[in-house]
Amino acid sequence: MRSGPGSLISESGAEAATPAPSFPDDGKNTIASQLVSRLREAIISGQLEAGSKINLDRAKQSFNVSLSPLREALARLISDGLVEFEDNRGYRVSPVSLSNLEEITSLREEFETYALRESMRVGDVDWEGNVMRALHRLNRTERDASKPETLEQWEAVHREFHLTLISGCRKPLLLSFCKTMLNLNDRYRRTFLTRTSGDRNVSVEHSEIAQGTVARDMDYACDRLREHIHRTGTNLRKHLAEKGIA
Amino acid sequence: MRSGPGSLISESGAEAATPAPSFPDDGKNTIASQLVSRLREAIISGQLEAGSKINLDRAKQSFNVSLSPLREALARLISDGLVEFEDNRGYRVSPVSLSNLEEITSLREEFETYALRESMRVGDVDWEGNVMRALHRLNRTERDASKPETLEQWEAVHREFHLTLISGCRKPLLLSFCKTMLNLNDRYRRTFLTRTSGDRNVSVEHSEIAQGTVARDMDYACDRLREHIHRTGTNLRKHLAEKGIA
DNA sequence: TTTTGATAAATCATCGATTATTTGTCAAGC
DNA sequence: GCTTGACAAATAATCGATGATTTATCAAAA
Repeated sequence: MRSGPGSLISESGAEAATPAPSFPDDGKNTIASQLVSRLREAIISGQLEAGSKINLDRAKQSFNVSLSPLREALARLISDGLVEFEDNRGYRVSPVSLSNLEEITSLREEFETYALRESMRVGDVDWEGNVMRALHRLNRTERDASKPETLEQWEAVHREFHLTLISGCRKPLLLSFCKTMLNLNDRYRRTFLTRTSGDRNVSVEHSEIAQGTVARDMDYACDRLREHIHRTGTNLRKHLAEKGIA
Repeated sequence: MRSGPGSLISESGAEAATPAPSFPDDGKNTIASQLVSRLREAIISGQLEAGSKINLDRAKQSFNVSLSPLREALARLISDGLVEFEDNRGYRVSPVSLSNLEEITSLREEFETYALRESMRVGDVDWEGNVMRALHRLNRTERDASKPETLEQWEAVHREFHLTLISGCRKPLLLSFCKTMLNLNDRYRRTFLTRTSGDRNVSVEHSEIAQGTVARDMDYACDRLREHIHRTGTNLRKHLAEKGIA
């Protein structure tokens, strides 16, 4: 989960070459922790179908790991709301539903605007800078439905933008909860929304939120953010309806 | 771990007599799930000291279990915010601090009032009845500092009261988050607050909240609830300060 | 035909042992 | 004296095998 003295050995062992590969370790040392990331990505991206049961034997094979770290990773993923568990019946990918999407949207509206307000109240200049940087990166990242790798990249910077907005609030529990909601929300987008809706200029929305934020105009920024989240929810709801999901 | 169709069988099997003993199983069939409850209780009650490392060998012995279910139980407890984990360094009981308490108090104020408002908006008559029942039970449960078993009992019905208040909101994610915050808050109370503060009549506070709630007087009920949570926070903060906790 | 109950197969849960990592100890070198 | 590095002890992480429960199958009875 972190670097520490142990990794120094591997570092010095790989003195030369590019800086990146010196660390075989991305901070996730153990199999279980690596699995948490891999499983999370597999679920959010839709590779593991919503609502489906996770067969331990098969998962063990497909991820090429042993049972103990797999079970531990799944247990930790419960925190993220991405998997559910039942005694003697194992783990399953959390299902999707209209009501679930609606709750996620409501809670994002409430919590993220609250966290944004708090950030504007107590956030420092570093945080302001991070917001502007995240906005810039987001605006410079292309989102082309025909190129899947751009979609993934866009999802990453988009997520980063929303998290950076509220990262100044100094409330770790609130941040972790917002992160969870964002994960759940992103799964809906990545599963159901390949193209962006034509009647929205999402870039402008993001810019307005960021501008209002660094100007510490609480009501303006929070209103824009709330609208932004709400529009995304409405948009997603349509796509769920099209695919006949109740 | 749940009710569902399965439990209907056992339920009808226990027609006569007292409902309780028919089930050797409280819904927690596996060792891991039982451990989750036991560990949670041990942490909230303060038996496992805040911030302390959880040595797996020792825990294994003192709970008389094997390693696999212990690790799985601890992993699940991360969701509750009661334990933290770091690769290769294992699990530890989440530490307590003034800032942590303050965040919990703020978030309870925000989330519980939001959930209460939602409950008043969409809650049905059943829910109203549950609120009045929970209030009655709470008022009839004595809280005598000289008898530890009454404290435990009071904690249980008090927790139940607060959860019932917001149980009508039809937002499972929100409820689970409120539950988590309530757990964290209860640990502070059970660890630092043995006697109730003299200048408060907590019974009256609870009654006002409940009365306002079933009358669907949103502003009144939410204001009373917010004050109630805030007072508890202030009260606890004093006790932390006395014990020199920053 | 539908239900019931026994059996087999699949799957989940747990255990004990092994491996890898971290932490503690202490002597050699600076 | 302080740091460094080798070694040993403690601890965490993983594995493969075993035990327990659930699910699937199918024949006999209603």
